Amino acid sequence: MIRTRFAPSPTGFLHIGGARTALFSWAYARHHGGEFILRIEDTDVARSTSEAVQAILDGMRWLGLDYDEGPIYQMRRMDRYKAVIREMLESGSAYYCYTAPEELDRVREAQRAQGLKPRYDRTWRPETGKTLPKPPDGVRPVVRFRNPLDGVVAWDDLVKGSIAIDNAELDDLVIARADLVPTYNFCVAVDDWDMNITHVIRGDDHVNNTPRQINILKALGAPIPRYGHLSMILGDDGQKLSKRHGAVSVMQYDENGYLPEAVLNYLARLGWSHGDDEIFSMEQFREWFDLDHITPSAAQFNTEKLDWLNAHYLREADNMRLAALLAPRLAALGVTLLQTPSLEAVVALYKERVSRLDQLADEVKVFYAPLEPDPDALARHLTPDALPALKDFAARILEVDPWDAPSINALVKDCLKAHKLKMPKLAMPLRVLLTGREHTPSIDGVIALFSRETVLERLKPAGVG
RNA sequence: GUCCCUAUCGUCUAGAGGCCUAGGACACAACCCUUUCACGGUUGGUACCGGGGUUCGAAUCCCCGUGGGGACGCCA
Repeated sequence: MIRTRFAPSPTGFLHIGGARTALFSWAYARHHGGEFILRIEDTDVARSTSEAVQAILDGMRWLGLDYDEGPIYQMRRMDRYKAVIREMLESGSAYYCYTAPEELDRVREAQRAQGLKPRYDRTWRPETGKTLPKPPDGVRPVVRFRNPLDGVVAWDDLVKGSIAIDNAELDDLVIARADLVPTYNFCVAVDDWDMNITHVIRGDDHVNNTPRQINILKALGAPIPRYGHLSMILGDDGQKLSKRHGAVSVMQYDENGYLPEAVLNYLARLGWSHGDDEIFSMEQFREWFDLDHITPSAAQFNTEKLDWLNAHYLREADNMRLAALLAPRLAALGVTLLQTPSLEAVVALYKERVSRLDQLADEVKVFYAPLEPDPDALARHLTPDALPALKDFAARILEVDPWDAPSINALVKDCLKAHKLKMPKLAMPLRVLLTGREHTPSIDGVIALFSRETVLERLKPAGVG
């Protein structure tokens, strides 16, 4: 049984990089009929917040990434960690270290100054025949892992291929702080073991942690899962994602008018490919997903392509669903919906013209809010030669039956013919008068959305209503 | 500084030694469609980081540079 996990630390929102990690981990489990576990790594008590936990949960739900177990909170597993640490202390794979943090800083600084890799000097590491210093009074020790001194830790990375790191490069890392709270690398190892994780799919900022975790797992006599390290996502500007460079919550994409299926499709395609396929459903993604086609190098986020995908999914989306998504947006704009036109009908006509929901809201609002036609646009299109035709149109509007686009189109054409005008001559002033905009869908369809009365009402500024 | 990872159009990518005169998508440009703007259609330009090998043959394998990224915490 394949079991994967997504293990964020609740120190901030779920950003796009984390979302992709979750997505790939989820997809791997789902593709193989395995299980996906959500684990909250909250051992950094100072920075973890319940708001962040909620933000992660919200993000996962919005994306539709369901998990079979969890959320499992590490802070609730303290007893287990402490028991393991005790065992390691007893078996000699861990030891107490009394070096003060300030002293550590001094040593590291000196090492750096010499061009060395900063590392713990192993003062308190027990060795046969070595006499340890006397523990100073009143100092609460940390617990360190007794990392092997030589040899290499190697694994066949699922996305990057074989990676080998010398044990000589590794430190005797702290596995429990002075306050007894265990640290990341240790908890991950214990959890992955306890939770029977078979495949660890995570960001490649963890490549350097992998040998440490493997060593701990080995010391524990635990099986070693397979590891796959995903490259990171760079911002739109090619810079590392940060607050300054587009690191925003996935929920921000919701607010910005993106559909989850568009974000999902975009993320799936960022750093993973299935031939030339660009647009695919989550079902297809689950079916196709594999680790062999993941790009090992970093990928730059491209908002324009996301927009393109979102426009596609907007066009595909059900009108009723879009109307429901739009209603609160319109309310936020201070727009009160009317009986006519129905939001669904407007959406049906406009959804293929925009790439985001906020743009759709902006287009749609003119159907419900009073209009003040732009004088410049009016001057441009409400030309003297168009006026008679417009008047004609207004006068005959009550004859139109049924009140639908084809009949309206017939009347428009009639008026054009009678006054020997071309379509734009009449369509443009109608657009501006009815919607305040110069760009709209086909004018007959737009007119059909309104009632006859509203049309006449809106034609009044032209003096023909 | 040390260690690790990485490198195909502006961007995301296809590419597992001959199918590559390097394909697709976004973006861009032109044209077509047209009732404005979109959509759609057609066409076009733009890329294998550099240098050495290996091989009959290299975008693909190896080495060295260079660029980019990551890590070096009582953060995760």
